[in-house]
Amino acid sequence: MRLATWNVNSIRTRADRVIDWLERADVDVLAMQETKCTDAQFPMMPFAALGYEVAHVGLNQWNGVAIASRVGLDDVEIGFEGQPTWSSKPEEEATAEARALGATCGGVRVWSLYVPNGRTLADPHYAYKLDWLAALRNTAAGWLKEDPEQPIALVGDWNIAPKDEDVWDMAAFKGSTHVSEPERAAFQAMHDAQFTDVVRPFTEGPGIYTYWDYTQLAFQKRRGMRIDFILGSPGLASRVTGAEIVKDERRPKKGTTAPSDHAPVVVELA
DNA sequence: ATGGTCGTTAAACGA
Repeated sequence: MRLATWNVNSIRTRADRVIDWLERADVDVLAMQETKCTDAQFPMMPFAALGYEVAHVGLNQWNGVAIASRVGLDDVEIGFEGQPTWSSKPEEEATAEARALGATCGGVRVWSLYVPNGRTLADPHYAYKLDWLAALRNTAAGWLKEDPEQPIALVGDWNIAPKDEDVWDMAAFKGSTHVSEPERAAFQAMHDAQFTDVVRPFTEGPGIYTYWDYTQLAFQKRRGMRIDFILGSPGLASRVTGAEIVKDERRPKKGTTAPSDHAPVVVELA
């Protein structure tokens, strides 16, 4: 089974590229983030035509997560237990809930996650991000307590660069989110709860990124960040036989829309 | 050059 995650930065704009890649990549389950549309606006038809079922949650032009699967899509769950909401305003609460979607696909529990960006260290969104990650860790640890063997994949855009080598220049990120000690501690806490990065062992080294800013010719200048991850429970990690970051999908192509600013990340399971 | 590029939706604002 091949499982992938991709922050698509609008599925309506990107459907042609996502579908084109799905046809070529032999991916069984694709988790998407930043779909940027409502459930009614999600372009279901091209996925169905390829044999994929899709679950999606999105209530406006921000956030939105989805899971497309051709190996079954059961027990769909919007949000995880204890997931913090951003605001008391109803429409923004809904936005917060559109950051996590769970489903069981081919016997694997898959969560498509769009971790809050945090904006700046002083912004209330930063505290929200840390709260969100703490709640995820606690809830996910609870799942493993119930059944330590179950294969669970926590995949998506974590908006954290865990290591210095995961950004193109640490000096450029001084005082910024994504590299702060509390964010990195939150990422490590997932590992302490036995959810480990199953892609890193197959994609080691500096200069291996999953995201490149649209501005300043960042992709061409190789100025990227590694912020998209697949974390696996022990029952999932033991089945991993390979992984890749599909950098080519970040490349601009003639005759089609702009690429997402993120590349897909794929893991192969026995 | 205190910008640059994308996406949303129609003037900013978020990433």
